[in-house]
Amino acid sequence: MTRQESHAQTRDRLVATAHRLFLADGYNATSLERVAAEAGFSKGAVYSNFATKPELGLAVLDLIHAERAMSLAAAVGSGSVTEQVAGFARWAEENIGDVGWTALEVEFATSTRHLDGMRSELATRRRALTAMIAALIEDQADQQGLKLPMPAEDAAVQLLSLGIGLGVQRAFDPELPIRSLVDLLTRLIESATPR
Amino acid sequence: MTRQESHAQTRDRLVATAHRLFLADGYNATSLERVAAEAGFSKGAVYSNFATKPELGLAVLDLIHAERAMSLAAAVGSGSVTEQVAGFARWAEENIGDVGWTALEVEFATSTRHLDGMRSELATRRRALTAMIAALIEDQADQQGLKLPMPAEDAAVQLLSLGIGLGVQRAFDPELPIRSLVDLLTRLIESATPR
DNA sequence: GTCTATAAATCGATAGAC
DNA sequence: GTCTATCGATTTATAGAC
Repeated sequence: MTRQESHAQTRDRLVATAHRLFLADGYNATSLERVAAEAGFSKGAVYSNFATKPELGLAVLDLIHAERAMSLAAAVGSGSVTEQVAGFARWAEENIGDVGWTALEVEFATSTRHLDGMRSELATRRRALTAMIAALIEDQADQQGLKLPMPAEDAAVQLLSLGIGLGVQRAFDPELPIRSLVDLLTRLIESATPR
Repeated sequence: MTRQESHAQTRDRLVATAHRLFLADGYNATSLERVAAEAGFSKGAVYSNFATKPELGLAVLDLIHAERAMSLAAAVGSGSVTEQVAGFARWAEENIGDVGWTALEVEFATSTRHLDGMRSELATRRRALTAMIAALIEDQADQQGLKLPMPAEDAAVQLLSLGIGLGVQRAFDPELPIRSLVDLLTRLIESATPR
């Protein structure tokens, strides 16, 4: 194994461990020492791969976004409209709130937004995520031969924002149902017209 | 001034100062020492009024909720439907994102949700806030003689959740428009039927 | 590139004086 | 009830050995 491969593997292990610990205990409550130890390294390995703790946080954020993008696209699938909505409902049930992804993203974003350069880093990722959802919506609408009543980008903002709001509240009150997220998608589809 | 009045005044000053500093720099980044100093006290005064930092955070949260409830009800007013929507749009423009209330609430909630008993404290406040919005919606619908297409509670959850999601994202990307929040309210009203 | 050791600073919380 | 002084614990980040 070359040095580059070894370096990349160390980095991946650190990110994966940080991902797990951040989800379990939160970003602020997890020390870099614990991340290093549970990954089988010492703190030196962390700082040779990431200049600061927020930088590690951004790497974890990217991992989460990649996972979510893949699982969402897979869950929605390419069947009938009814199947797609059902797939989205299942995905939302498993991904909004309970897992804690949303709460982690939001804790990280709100806790680090005052740091230099962090706002633009977060804004870039938000726009990429919104664009991904918008593209997914547009693809599906095309396949179904539907014309949406609003730009796909607007629909993506609404779905993402509602998902964030529900996810945050469900992090401390799991009784809150995610029903309204599926409602929003259903109303969006119902108000679409055949093209 | 009696001892009780003096005590209450000290507490109010501390909460008001914490409110200001938390909004400016965030909950995690603000130390109790700074709160005490800028309020004209020492840390001892803080700990004689609040057992822990999260307890002070909850007091600030209550202050924010009270402010928001009053300003929202006042902004919506009691005019025509058009005027009410316009009032809500103005209120949203001034309150979602820029001021930082949402980001603070969410930072506090996600950062302290692992602490003992904190989840139930936050859940209680979420339900009260949702009930307040639902009551406001129901009152306005009654006055306008409208019957909503869904329970007022569901509409309240959607509006609050979307507002939280937008507010969080606008905290680090102010270019994100709050348009979709007004859109949601408009669609809600449009789908209402005269009773 | 990673580890050990340590620096440097901060912060929440407590004890005792007044 | 508030202030002063301090504890104790933790954490981020760095310096130098290997």
